[in-house]
Amino acid sequence: MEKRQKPGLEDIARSLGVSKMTVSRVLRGASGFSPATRERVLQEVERTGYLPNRLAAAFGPSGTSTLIGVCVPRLTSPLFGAVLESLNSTLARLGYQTMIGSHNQLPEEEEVWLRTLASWKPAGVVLASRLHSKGTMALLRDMAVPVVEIWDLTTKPIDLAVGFSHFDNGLEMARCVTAAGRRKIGYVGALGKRNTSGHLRYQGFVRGLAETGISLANEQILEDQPGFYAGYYGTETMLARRGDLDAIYYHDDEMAIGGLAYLTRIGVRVPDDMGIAGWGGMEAASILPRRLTTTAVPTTRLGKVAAEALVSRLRGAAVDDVTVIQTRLVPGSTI
Amino acid sequence: MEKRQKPGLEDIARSLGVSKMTVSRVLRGASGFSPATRERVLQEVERTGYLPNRLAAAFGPSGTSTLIGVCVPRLTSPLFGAVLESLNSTLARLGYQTMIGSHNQLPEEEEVWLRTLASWKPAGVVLASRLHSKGTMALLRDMAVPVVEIWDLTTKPIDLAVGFSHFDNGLEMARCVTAAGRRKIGYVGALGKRNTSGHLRYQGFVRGLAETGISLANEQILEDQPGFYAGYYGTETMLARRGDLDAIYYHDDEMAIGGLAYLTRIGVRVPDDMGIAGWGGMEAASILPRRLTTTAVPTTRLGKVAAEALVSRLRGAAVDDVTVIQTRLVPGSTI
DNA sequence: GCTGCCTAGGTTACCGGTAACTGCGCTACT
DNA sequence: AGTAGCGCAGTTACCGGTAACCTAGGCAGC
Repeated sequence: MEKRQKPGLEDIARSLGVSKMTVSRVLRGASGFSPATRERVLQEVERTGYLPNRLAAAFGPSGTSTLIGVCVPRLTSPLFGAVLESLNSTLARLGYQTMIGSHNQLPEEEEVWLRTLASWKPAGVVLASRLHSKGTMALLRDMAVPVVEIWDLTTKPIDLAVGFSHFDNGLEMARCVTAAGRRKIGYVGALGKRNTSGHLRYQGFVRGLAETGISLANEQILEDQPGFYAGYYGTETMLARRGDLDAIYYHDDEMAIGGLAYLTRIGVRVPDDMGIAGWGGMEAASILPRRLTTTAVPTTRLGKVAAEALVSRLRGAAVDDVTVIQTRLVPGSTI
Repeated sequence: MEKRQKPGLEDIARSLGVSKMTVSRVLRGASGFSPATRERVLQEVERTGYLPNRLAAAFGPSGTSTLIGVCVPRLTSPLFGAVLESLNSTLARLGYQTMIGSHNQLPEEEEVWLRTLASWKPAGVVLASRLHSKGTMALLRDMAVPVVEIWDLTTKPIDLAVGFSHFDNGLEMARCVTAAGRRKIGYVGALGKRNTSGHLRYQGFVRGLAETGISLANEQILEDQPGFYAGYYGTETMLARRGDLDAIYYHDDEMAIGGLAYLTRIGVRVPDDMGIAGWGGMEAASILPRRLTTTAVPTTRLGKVAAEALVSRLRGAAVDDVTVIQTRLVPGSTI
């Protein structure tokens, strides 16, 4: 016999004169062992530096996986980054590991990702998307594991949902903008007119304007990813078409800041000549000469709550189907 | 017999009248089957919607895992986000899945993450950190899988390295700043004086200044994470202490933009009264009135190259130990 | 015709945990 | 006193792929 590669449950058990089942029970905190045995096992585990094999645990008829799949639109957004960071660390603290993917707002990419994930037999799935393909739904059904939809709130969650209403965010901002006396209002967005959460804010905004009997004076919805430059360029394009606006609502804060940069460049004063509002409560807004009117989103809390909801469900505890994360309209001084 | 949950290799094999080994061989593209058999297997796999079980494949004496661990400092940075996005999609395209973690610049957190990762028996590891704990090194040795260190280039890579010299980035920028005639130069940084890549740029910058016989007039290195507000606040603090500077080098572009916001606020003209330079080539720089002097980092390419290097090694192909990713000093007009 | 080798495939063993079941000795209650 | 029940543990089977090894038949070369 050569010296074994790594100690397994069996090795611990043998050197202690117990069965590996006992060691397994102690390590999982199950019942069926005496305090004295527990102590001996723990010491031996410590001494040998035993590393469990999650592959083996997740395998087998039992399928005790600690793997959670997480899919977000993209990894480059600070907002989603914060959600991921929070999800990741909370799940890690609770003993779970994540497998992360991005779908780039395309349901097909989400489905491809989910199919791959499924082959790892995860214990749960977190999805940040509004639209799911038929294949995705079928896969989720077959997998038969808890699913948490985050970011936007759907009327009928697949399983659990943690988020807030983007529509309401847009609606609320419209009220804020009209209350400030603005009447000729434009919108600068990104990601096209696909059914994204940004588009929901747009729809909510339009509805909110309608309450005051006005409609969107103009809009510029780029196909690009949102970002500083998209905001800059989108504003330029829209104003070239329609120069008499008195306020602009943006897809997010980065775009609003990009727009502000353009406005400043062409000598339009904010908020005197033009009001602007963003969304997201990004850190970048903190350095502007005037505090940006925006909606603050507690990304870290969202991730934490979503992770905890999922783990509660996995542990068989009762969980609310839908958890609303409160956002906050920051009045700022750019409207 | 109830109807089985999901078809396995065995089911495919049985309905075809072959052994599951043959099916396995076809699916893995190994050899030992006729084109006709291959066709039949592929059709049956397609028909049944067979989903492989990667857990089972990675398990067992074979250990054919397609799991890659990736650990970066944080998930909220657009720069690391872009690297992750690129790594993730490239690895996915090549048939690998990633398990992502963040260490927050703390070697202990990296070690904890690695220990958890190790229990999943990954095929390879990607690390973005300069400092590794003893425990981390021991784990990597035990795991005996390819390791790619990204972001900074080390003189002695553990295995493979893909990145560039942050020291040289700082050095080069110092030459640029001094060549512009600046002499009283400050530095505003973040993440403390820990051995991060940002600190390396700082050291390179100091060395570069020394070439012209000058030393850093003042510095403000915050303990915080880098960001817009940190740049704003750091600049304010440093200038309160030392007001006669004529240039500031920043930890990164976000901080430079934050600094610029402060300078603009107090009426200091850039670059007339003060020159500023950032690092990273972030998109935010594109909307400034003047193009920011910075160093552009090809994050997407870095991720792609790192992923490809790792997969090449996994497939047994020859790979360069060290791959240099070329960065580019963008002169801009803020110095 | 015999040998050797290649092709196409089958057989076997195994990985390392965990659920489910079994067993034994002791206590408490009827 | 008999027994139900519990605490503490051992035994067995199993998950689904894959490496390693084995085999039968066909064909070329000598």
